[in-house]
Amino acid sequence: MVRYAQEHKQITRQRIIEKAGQRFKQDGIDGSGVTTLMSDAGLTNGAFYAHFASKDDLVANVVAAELRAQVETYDTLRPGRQGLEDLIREYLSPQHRDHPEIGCPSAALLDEIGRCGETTKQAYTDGAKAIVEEIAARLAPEDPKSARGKAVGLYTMMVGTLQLSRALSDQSLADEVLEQGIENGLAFMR
Amino acid sequence: MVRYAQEHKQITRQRIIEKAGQRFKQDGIDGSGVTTLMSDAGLTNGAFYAHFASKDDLVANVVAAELRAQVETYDTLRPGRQGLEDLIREYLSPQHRDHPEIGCPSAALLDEIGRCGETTKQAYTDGAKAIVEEIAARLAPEDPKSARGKAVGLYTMMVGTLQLSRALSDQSLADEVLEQGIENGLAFMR
DNA sequence: TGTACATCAGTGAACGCGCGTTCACTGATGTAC
DNA sequence: TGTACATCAGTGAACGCGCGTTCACTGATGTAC
Repeated sequence: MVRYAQEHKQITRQRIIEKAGQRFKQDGIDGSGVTTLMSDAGLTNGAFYAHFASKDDLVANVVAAELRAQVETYDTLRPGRQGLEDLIREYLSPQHRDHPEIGCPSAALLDEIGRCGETTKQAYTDGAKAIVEEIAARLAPEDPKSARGKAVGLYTMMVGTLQLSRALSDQSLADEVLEQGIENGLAFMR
Repeated sequence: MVRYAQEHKQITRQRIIEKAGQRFKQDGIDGSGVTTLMSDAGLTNGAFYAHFASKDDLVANVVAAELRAQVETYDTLRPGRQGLEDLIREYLSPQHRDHPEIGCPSAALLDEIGRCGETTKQAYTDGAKAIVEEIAARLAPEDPKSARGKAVGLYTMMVGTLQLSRALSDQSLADEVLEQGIENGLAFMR
């Protein structure tokens, strides 16, 4: 019955999604063509539609996977507020700014996601909720709900700061913005 | 010598830039074709290159004009901290979220600007500096420089919040995020 | 163990379309007499 | 005041190219005997 290893096609599909995530974050969603995406995954364009119904379908799956991956990185942090401080410093680092392809999908794509269809926005919404909850739980372990508002503020500030730093042509100003972002982030924790 | 009114071509150029700003903010830069942009301005595609050297050239001019216009709106606000509070409430309003085409260029385009060439980033950098100075001057009229860091934090938080609100598929959650953004914005003023 | 076969993941050429850009041209304008 | 003319902003068709998508096919796979 099973001609190929059962998971073969699933693995390929996951590889397409993962590589597409990197490409989207580097060149934008509109800026990445199906032929490029498939070649990134070591395949040719024709195979795309054996895996996805459309480019939009891929985009929704990529957004879901990217946010799931983001949430998973929170588990690798030190517990509680210390981990949150580490996160702020890593997020607002020059390395993160200079490597969008392996970085935060919100920083790289958030305004473009706002122009996507409902399916993609739904995938983003689910992931964003989980991230805010993670941050809130670290801000106020005893009462996470009370910290939801602060958590949203901290997250949007970090996303906006990284985007701003990437859009500045003046290197030293861009570095300064990251430093100020860290200070502002730590202020959210107080 | 002068066949047409001296300013005729300049006026047309300004109309192209202004309409392109709206189109970019609505559909993205990559999402807006030259033919559409010219038709928005009531012209045909061929005339484009009598006004701009390339689409990139237009983009840089649009970004410069959009940020200049943003700074100008700051002059219409009430003076000092009151005006800043008004700004926060208007910026983080459902109307602003639902009309990106007449709204803030950073909220609509910041991650895409980060992927643009140096000329566009330079135009953005100049405008962003002016905006941060405006905010800082209102946060601490007696010593604006000391408030630069806070001003950057407030601005990036507002930009990130509006982008997030636009990307959420859940209306009531999107509204909630705006409310929390206002609270977080007012906290920056304390 | 060796061969014929059914499966199906992946190939690669092609579809119509819109992209950014070029260019020969049109036709409204204000000027000159 | 009326007509011929030079100017030049704008037209619209065309360029090659990459887009998202379709499809007839190839060829490696594991199965059956």
